[in-house]
Amino acid sequence: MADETNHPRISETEWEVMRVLWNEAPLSSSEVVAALQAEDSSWHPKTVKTLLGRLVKKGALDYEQDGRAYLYRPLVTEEQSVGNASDSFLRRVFDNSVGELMVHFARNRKLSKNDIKELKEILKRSEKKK
Amino acid sequence: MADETNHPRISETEWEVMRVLWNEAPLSSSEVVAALQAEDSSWHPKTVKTLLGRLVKKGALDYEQDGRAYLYRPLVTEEQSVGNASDSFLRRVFDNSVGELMVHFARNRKLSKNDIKELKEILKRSEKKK
DNA sequence: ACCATTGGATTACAGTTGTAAGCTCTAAAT
DNA sequence: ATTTAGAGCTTACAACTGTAATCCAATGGT
Repeated sequence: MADETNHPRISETEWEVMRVLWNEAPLSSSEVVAALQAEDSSWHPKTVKTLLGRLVKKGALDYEQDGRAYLYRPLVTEEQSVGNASDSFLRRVFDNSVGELMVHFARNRKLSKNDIKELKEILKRSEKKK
Repeated sequence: MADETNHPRISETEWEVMRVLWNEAPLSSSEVVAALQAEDSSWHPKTVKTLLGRLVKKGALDYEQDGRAYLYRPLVTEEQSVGNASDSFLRRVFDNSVGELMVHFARNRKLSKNDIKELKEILKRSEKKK
């Protein structure tokens, strides 16, 4: 069985690439480039290619041959990666205090009507279980 | 006037060092070492010294001479640094959706009675202002 | 007085990251 | 048919990181 706790570390720019493929896969490298450039035209195709290659090497992506090109798809789920990055961030920046983290973001960022509703729900359930 | 938006980037291990000094400053390098080792005995003094030096060079720390040793103190506030790291994390991992971030942590981590109370307060005020 | 310890400064060294350019080959355009 | 754009593979290269070891000078023990 696979070691679920050993995810590849995904760097800052690699996240952008992963997000594209979590959103839709499989995609060819040029499709990934296009998606990235739609958001930020300064992405260079060569750079994207390098990142795709590195992500494959890391085991975060996989690919299948499609003619002369590759179709890439995620090997790690967004949930796993978000979970990892979140754990690390929580520990590093908030010394593992979820409370402080939550308060920080609640104070410093605008929450939508809907976010607030959803959070209240979660808090309510959180209390019950406690 | 200083450029408040240009904080030095603080690496993973450097955070540990900064936290010690945000907690109490000024401290000599050996005091920093002691504080770090109290939490995790595997910290090597030489490594800590390197990190202190790098943080000074980055402009995150400053020092004053104290005999043959230095006393270090933060030049950047914890708030600034937490804010920066949080902004970057939010963008990178949650694509700038505070709602998703909040829901993630609320779901995946235990909140204390008190955290819940505080959060409810904040949500309530958040709604009013909206 | 001499040696071991400790402080800071310099050097080390590989792995990661951001950002591509160059090389080779094939497929598409003219 | 010839050129060329694009696909992937290889190489580049400096900055940043983690993790110390070395070097030299001052200091504290004995």
